[in-house]
Amino acid sequence: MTATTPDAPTPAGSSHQRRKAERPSELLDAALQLFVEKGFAATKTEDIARLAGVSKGTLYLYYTSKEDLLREVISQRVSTRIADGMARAAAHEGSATELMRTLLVDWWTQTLESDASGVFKLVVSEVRNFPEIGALWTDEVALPGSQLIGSMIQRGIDSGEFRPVDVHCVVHSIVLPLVMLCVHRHSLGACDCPGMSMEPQDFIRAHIDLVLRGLAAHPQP
Amino acid sequence: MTATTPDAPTPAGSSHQRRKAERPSELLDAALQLFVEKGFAATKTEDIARLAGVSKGTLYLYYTSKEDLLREVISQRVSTRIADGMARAAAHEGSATELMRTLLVDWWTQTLESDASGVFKLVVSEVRNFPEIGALWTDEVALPGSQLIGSMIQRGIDSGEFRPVDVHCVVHSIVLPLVMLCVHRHSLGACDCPGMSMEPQDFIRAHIDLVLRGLAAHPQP
Amino acid sequence: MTATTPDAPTPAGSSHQRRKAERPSELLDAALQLFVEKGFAATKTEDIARLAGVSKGTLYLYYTSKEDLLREVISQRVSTRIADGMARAAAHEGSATELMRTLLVDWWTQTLESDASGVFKLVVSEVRNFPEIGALWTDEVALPGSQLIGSMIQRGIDSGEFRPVDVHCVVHSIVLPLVMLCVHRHSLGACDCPGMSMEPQDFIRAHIDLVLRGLAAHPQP
Amino acid sequence: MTATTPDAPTPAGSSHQRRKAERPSELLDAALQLFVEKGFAATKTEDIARLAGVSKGTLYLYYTSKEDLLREVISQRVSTRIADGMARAAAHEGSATELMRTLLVDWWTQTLESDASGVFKLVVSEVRNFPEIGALWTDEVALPGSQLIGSMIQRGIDSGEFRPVDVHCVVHSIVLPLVMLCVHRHSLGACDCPGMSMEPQDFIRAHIDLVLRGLAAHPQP
DNA sequence: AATGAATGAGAATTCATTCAT
DNA sequence: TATGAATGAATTCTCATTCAT
Repeated sequence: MTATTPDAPTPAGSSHQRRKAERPSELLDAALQLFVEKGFAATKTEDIARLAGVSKGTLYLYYTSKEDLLREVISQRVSTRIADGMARAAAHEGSATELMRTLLVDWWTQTLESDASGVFKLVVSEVRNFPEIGALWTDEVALPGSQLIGSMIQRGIDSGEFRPVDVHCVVHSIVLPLVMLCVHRHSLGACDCPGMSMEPQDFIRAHIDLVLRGLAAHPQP
Repeated sequence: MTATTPDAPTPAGSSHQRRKAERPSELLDAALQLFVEKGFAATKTEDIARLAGVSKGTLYLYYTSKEDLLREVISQRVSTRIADGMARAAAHEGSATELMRTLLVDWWTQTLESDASGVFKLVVSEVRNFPEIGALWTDEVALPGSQLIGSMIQRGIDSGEFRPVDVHCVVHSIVLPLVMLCVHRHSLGACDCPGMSMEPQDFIRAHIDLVLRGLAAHPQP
Repeated sequence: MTATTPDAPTPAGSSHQRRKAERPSELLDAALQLFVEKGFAATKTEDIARLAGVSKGTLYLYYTSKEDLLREVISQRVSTRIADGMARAAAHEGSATELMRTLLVDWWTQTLESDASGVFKLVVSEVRNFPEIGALWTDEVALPGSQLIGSMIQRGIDSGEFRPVDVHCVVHSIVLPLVMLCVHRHSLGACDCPGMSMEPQDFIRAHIDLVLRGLAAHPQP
Repeated sequence: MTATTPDAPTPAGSSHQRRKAERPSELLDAALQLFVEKGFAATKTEDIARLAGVSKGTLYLYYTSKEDLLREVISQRVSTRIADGMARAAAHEGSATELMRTLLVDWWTQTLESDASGVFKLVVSEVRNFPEIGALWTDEVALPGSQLIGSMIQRGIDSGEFRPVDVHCVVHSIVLPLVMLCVHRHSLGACDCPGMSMEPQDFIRAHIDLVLRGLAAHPQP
């Protein structure tokens, strides 16, 4: 709402100019990193500014408050990844099983590895203090995402690939552990406690596979 | 040392005494509720005290600092539920499938409904600021819990009920969505955003069922 | 003003009774020790109570406030020693030189070694926060003491033993280092810094001797 | 790192800059005054700030804590005066008697009249709560000062001007009343109690004179 | 635009004093 | 009397935000 620099055509000016155009996004990167790591309340605006390489005062030239920064951080990171997922789903072809395996494994692997995974933890930690985050998340992420996966499952049921199941529940069985994986990466997984270690990519693959087996109408080899 | 203990008649003592005995746990309840709702940094000690029905100063009669309260909140709530789970597992009999279905559904349903579910969100949100929470959680919850579930899966594999699978991954497929359910209940789920709604008990049952089907060595009806 | 137990004839009751009678003075001892060591503001009433072997509440049965305790501590300790000094001076005989040497050396040696020495430091540290201490000290200690010493010097001048000097100044030359010795004992001297070490008794003797030589009307051997 | 330092013309800079340079010393002045008057524990940081003409928060831009302020107050004020004394001593010539009279009278008169005199009271009052003050004082003030005076006395003994005396004791006879004079100026002397009144300069002169007479090897006129 | 000194409301913690037992 | 749990005013220190330069 505050910063509206879509830095689309790269202003191509002097390095000073280019610098200016990138500031908002550098600040957002810094803010995301620290909000995810420490939480909103425990993050100091001065630390965000320092991490972005500017001074405390400069932050306020681009964002009106710390809370404004939080809103922007969440809507920016989220919208791009969701749009991306929708586009890929639309383009895909083949059986429901194959579609789900490819799409889900790819999208979640990439999400987990990108900064976007931190947003999951941030939302979990902060929604109750900032209700508008909940609305944003539900409308732009949770509902579209559920619908997308739900429609793929329904397609499999209709084609006879899958048993008739409660689509809603299965969506959760699929998605919740992957969301938790993202959350975990930025909480316990970021500590040096061993224990829960495991290759995330392997797990994503194995998990999708396990669920698809659970869904299958006919026994699998 | 000086006066002879005058609580002669009943160890229950006066209401004054009784109060003192209950305060720590009342404070812990209040602290858990607020820490889970707002996060550690955004919770004011005065609010904890007020919620527990005492004054600011009284809190410090029982806990040395806000951080001390955080530590206690986590270790207290956690230890009881884990001990409980271990005990039940030891007592159970029957096939691995049946054991897992009963035990997991019961334990997680109860956990989700109790205050203890909030601890999951709290740990997720605060580990990175308080590393000792990570150690505590890993040692007392994550490792024992994983081992317990892992041993049940292994038992099923050994008996031929289950396919040979990567036990570690399956443990995560089982547990992560249930953990996420707890986390969700205290984040987005506590907001009035609709969307993700669903009967948790139904989901727990359906999820365990889905996984057990995915594990089954022989096709299920 | 608050406690008026002159414990003169020792009530001779039970040990419980005797205890009660001694409380005020035990509290005063504890208060003096801690006030001298840490200063008034940095001393906690609870520490005073503990050191006196009673509970926080008991203290308030004998003294109305922490400040009340301060007043009592000072007037009690001081009055006795001053009265003692006056009495001895009155009883003494002989030359001014001999009188001064004996009296000053004895009185200051005893004062330095008793708890009373702490009162000097306490007064120095706290007068500006509690003006009534200043009045008390001036009236009951500084003026009587100066007068006593001044009259001894005057006696020596009148008899031709001493040069004619500014009596006022000499009183200070005599007294200030001895006061400072008391103050020092409870400040730097109580730390384990070496340096200023020296046998106080030797110094007292040497100092009085030095001054008497400075005063002498005729050269000394 | 980013901007090229724009204070090109004169390092004096704007009034904004000039202010920043003076703040630390203004804060130190305010802190010294209040610590000496009320003692460390009874001084409020907000009062220090107000006396220095800044807000509460500004104080913490320059000093990390109230205790830090105490340390700085002591080391700053002390080091300059001691260095000054050493320099003068080195420059002086003439008989030991003359040297001591001139140097001691001057240095102590100036010290008594400057803010530095307050440091004596402050150290006396606070050493036991802050042991590092003791070390600082011993190393930087007490030992160098004693040595300086001791060497002057020894010079007089060697030259036959003074009787052979215990140098250590005489140093104390000289210094303790002067230290006490400083202490007194900021304790009882600052109250409106009369009594101990006397022109400090006269006393300093008379005291040094008295001691020098006490030291003299040959009778004085 | 950028800086960083200054502000002051706000939060954690302490401690003298009270009072029910 | 004696106790010690409870209180809440007071104090230190922090940090989001402003603004002169």
